[in-house]
Amino acid sequence: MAGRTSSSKIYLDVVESLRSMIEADSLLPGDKIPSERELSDRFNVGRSSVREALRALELLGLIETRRGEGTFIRDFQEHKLVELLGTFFLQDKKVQEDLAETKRLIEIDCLRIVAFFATAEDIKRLMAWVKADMFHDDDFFLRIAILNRNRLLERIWRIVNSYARTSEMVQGNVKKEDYLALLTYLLERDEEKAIETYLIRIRNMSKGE
Amino acid sequence: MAGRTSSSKIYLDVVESLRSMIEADSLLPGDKIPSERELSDRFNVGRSSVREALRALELLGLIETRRGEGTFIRDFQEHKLVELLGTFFLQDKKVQEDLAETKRLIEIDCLRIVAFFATAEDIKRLMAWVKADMFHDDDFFLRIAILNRNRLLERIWRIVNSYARTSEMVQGNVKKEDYLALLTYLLERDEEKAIETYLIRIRNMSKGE
DNA sequence: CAGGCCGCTGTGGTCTGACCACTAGATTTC
DNA sequence: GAAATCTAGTGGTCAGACCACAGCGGCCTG
Repeated sequence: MAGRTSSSKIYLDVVESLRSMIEADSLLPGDKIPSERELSDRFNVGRSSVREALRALELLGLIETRRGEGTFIRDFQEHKLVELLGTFFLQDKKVQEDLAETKRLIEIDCLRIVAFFATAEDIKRLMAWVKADMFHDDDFFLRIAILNRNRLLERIWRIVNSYARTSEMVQGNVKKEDYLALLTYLLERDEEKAIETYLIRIRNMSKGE
Repeated sequence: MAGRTSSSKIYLDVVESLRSMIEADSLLPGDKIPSERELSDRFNVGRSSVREALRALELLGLIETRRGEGTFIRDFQEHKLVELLGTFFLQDKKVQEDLAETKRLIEIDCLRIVAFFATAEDIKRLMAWVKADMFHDDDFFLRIAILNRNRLLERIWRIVNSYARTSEMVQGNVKKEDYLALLTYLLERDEEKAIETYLIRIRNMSKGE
């Protein structure tokens, strides 16, 4: 009975109990938590209630379960929240425009950060890659998003991009020179020019072949 | 059996099925969804699996259940999930920084859009509101985020903001004059000045008292 | 001794059926 | 007509039963 926190739903109590337990035992990502049956025992609730709590936390990406092995604490970075919200409410028409715009904005933000903080080596490495390989426009910006060391922004970009890709956003042919020009400006820390180059590229793309 | 999406966990299939159902029947916030027993029947899965899916969605704030009445789609805004995650694994320093930075970036993006597209009436209405009421800094930017008519960006802001709020981001005292100055620049379509004002405000806030 | 096979045990995954608590609406009663 | 009552339907919870899978240890075989 311990500390029944007055919330009428058991599974919420379990969530709270788990939180306390994790805190008390200072469990870290990767650590294993007790089995469902033991939790059910320890908290004096049915196993199904424990499972409802665990499933909820799993969908949040806070834990990970492996059949036959157990349940483990997971690194919070990976949470699927945004993704889920996306799959749920992202169906409209107008949303397509918003997607494109948001993608653009985030990419520009990333460019700004990179122009400011990325090391010359990183940028040069990217230039070498541009020269060497064939690639998709997405790949290029994925690398930009990664260079920016803000993991959250990177993650948002990935999500927005994956949705944007399902729509038929024109994939015009952008030439390697354009990318190289952009990178050169980044190397020179010339934020304005870089963004300008980016915007020109956008225009070319939507004009399309 | 329909479209078992190969994910080994039934409850995830149910989540997906629910999503499809909501989309197909174009259910809106406030609408009622079928009872657990009927869903269990319709999807050919046990009721417990349905419940695991529902509990997860509930914790996300996507649905709301009322005992004796049923389960309803919810206008996901103030999901209490936020506090949860906050108390959970959000102590990570790096995550906090990323959150703050991302919030800043998005707010600036919103300012840019508003400076460009918002009508003078909208901005003036906001000025009147600033003058009239007491408000929280979040409220102000919520309104900015809404003015920008990009719903996706607004949604991202809401999420990022709600997470950021759980951390103890200093809530310095920003004066009404600052907000008014910012809005005035927006009214004049002076993007640069507006952002400059915004950044100064940020600095004051973190300097705090 | 080395290598592989086999079965035991523990874990998550799922289903079923049974109650309970509660709500709302129909029904009865005054 | 209004109040009290009953009833069907809904979520909340539990216990118990299987299944599928991973890991471990012991046994057999070469």
